[in-house]
Amino acid sequence: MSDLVARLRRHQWRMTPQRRVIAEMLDGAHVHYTADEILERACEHMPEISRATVYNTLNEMVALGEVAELNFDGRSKRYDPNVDHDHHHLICDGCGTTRDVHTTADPLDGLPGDERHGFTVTEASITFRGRCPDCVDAG
Amino acid sequence: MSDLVARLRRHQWRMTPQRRVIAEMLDGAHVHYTADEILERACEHMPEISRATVYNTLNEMVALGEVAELNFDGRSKRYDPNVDHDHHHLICDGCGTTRDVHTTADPLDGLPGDERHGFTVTEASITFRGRCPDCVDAG
DNA sequence: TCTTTCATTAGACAGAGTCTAAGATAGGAT
DNA sequence: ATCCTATCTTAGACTCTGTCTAATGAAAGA
Repeated sequence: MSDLVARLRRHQWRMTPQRRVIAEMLDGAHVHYTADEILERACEHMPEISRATVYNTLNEMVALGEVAELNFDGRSKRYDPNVDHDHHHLICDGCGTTRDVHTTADPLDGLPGDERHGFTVTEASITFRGRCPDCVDAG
Repeated sequence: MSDLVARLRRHQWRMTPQRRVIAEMLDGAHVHYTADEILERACEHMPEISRATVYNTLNEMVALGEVAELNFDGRSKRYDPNVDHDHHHLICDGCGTTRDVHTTADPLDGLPGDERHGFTVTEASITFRGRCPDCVDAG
């Protein structure tokens, strides 16, 4: 039983086989998949699942606050079930792989008052970029 | 004469009326526009300019390193002519307004070696989010 | 001015995501 | 266990951003 499934149940969210497959896939992953990757993998367990269901389900998980939506390449969104801890992201410029990382300092502390331009600033997230071990080796 | 136009000339970049309109619009802006916003505004000065030209021109400016491409909402890219100073971005969750900000510390320093997972990390950018003065007042 | 090379154009195309309307089903009520 | 109804799923059309193509047009050096 996945922890994400348990968290979703607490919202009185109707559990269907399709939703369960998607939730368990997200929860077990240490990388963050795109909607299409999730569709592709879900099809291995449930060949008739539709694209609309995958998108609907992911959007509802985001609306419930149990999954975060990430966007780094301007193309496809990725989904991150780790909403509890505050963390940042490390992205490979070669293959797009995305993983969670933790920093030693809160980036909000680095933004002085006179750089806030009257905004009420509530959040800061860091995007680190580079090349993963596989892409470094591949040149 | 816009500073961006001057910088682009130095690359032996053929200057056309279309490119000049786009460059001057970018350079004078206090906020960062999407390609469609740039197309719309360019049409006011040059009604026959095509969408392909706007996209080609923006992509070339990015390739020349004189304009940076930003993506925050996962929908449309925005273009930032301030590539000289290294800076970060502050975005209003209400209206999407995007502006440049400067931090006191380099965020790369906050990522310990054991959080790099074998990656060669070359870059770090911070996205600050909140509400701009107008959107705070509007509730 | 002539020529070559590069830029512009309209419109077709592509990828990611949303919407719609019809049929199917989870889970409470009986 | 069965029924009922709200809601979920589905296929496919649609939208929105952005890219590509092939023909026409224009910048800039000789």
